[in-house]
Amino acid sequence: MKIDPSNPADLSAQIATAIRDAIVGGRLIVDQRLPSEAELAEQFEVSRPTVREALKRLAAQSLIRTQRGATGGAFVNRLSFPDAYDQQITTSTLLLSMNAVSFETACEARYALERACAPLTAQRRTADHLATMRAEIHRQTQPGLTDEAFCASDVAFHRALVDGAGNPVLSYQLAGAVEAMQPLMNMITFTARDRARIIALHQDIANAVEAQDGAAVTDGLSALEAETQGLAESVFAARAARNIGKADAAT
Amino acid sequence: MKIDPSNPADLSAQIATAIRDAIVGGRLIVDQRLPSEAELAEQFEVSRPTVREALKRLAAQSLIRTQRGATGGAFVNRLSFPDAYDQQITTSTLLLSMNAVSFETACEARYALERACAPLTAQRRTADHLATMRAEIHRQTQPGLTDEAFCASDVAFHRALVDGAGNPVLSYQLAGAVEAMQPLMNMITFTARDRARIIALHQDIANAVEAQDGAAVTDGLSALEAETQGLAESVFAARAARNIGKADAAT
DNA sequence: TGTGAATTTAATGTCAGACAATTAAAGTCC
DNA sequence: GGACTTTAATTGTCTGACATTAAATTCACA
Repeated sequence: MKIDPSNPADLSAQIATAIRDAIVGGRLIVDQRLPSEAELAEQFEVSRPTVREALKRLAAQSLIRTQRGATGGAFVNRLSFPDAYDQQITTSTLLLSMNAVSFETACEARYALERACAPLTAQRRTADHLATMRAEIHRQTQPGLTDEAFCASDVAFHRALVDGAGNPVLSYQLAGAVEAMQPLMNMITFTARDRARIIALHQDIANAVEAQDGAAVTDGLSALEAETQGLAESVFAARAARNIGKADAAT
Repeated sequence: MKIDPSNPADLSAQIATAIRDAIVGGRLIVDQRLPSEAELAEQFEVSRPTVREALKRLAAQSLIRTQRGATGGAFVNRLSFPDAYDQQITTSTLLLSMNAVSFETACEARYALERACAPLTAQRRTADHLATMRAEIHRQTQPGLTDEAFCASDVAFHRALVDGAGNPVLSYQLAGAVEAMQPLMNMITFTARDRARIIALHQDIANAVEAQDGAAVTDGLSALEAETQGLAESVFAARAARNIGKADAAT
């Protein structure tokens, strides 16, 4: 493993890439110990701080973990599902917040993906998933619930739906789509009537899941999507009208 | 922004988290310049190398970019869709390769997600997407194509299908699912007859997309999933049998 | 006065060497 | 043999320096 000192890119970035390639390419396997920082510095012919910057880059992606002490060092990390969830959620959230993605587009993607789980969830859901969904619906009916708490419960409900498919890869992929929507959903204020309609649709979906009726779950999700889109549209329209009013007043 | 020096976690990790939270929380906005490394070191009461390690962590996640020179510094980076694609693909690939995820589970997730795009793609596909799909099918018919090239073309075909939905968020989410499957697919050797069957199914799907028949696209994907699962099953069964044979011979 | 080259300046990138903190293993004493 | 101490290896952090880069400024010259 060598690097090109004439390359204009940072040495630490080059080293990180070289090690990352070795991990992805299978030349470094899970739990294998990397050479010590001093040895790496010698191998790559750079100083220890430069090696350390490279290792921190890899640590940020959960590709390695470090341990201090005599038998310590940097070890290739097994990327766990929870780690992957977190990265997925952070990336998705930032992507939506930084790229002027419309509510409509994000919402469409989210419900399209959730419908992908519907048949599997209907087939495989356990009593646990069902109980979680019912519990979240009950929470949503509580008066005095803040909008944030309502949204959080909504996310929990949908995660139970997704997890019901019993496919961890699917759960991982969907985590980003569902959680990243939350900040967008939080921009909406729900009236009591809005909540009632959403809760009714959640009931429909939970019933369909209990009855193991995949088509009904799909339909329920579509209805919920339509409801959400309509709600968002009216909220954003009202907000736009208010802004125009303000602009007029300012002139 | 302060950190806790008594915290056992690395100072650089704490600093990275503090800045990341500021970005995610909107207190640092896109293209905003962070204080210089020296200033950050002073603010957090640590040395410059420690600050640098923190910044490298953030750079590894594409949260910031750095520029040298007089007006240089670290700037909050707009997370672009291509950046997010890359991270998504790397994470998904590693997740599958490091966690003994069965081919069956990964394949099921992939096709479930792709079916989520089917109705949208049928509705919105442009001539471009259709042309790409046809071109990839044609490439797949070429004799002498290596298994790797065949798989790569398969991925390109499916990406066109996904992009046809015209929803960038969906494309981003699916990129991981489709691309991460490629290493698993590459473990399979395709006989001429296998390829013919897959190509025929691709034809069916392309025709359904052209006819804007969402249900037919969905069915085509389901048929392709069944074909792929069957193929993988026979390959793995044959491999297992061979290994048992070897083990017997060794005794 | 305008323009282009030279200089200055402020920032990141890299290095060397040192010390602190941590941890497992080896050694020692009872 | 077990509990305690010492040792060694490794990461974490600091200090100070120099190299490199690129924009802003200055200055000479037409």
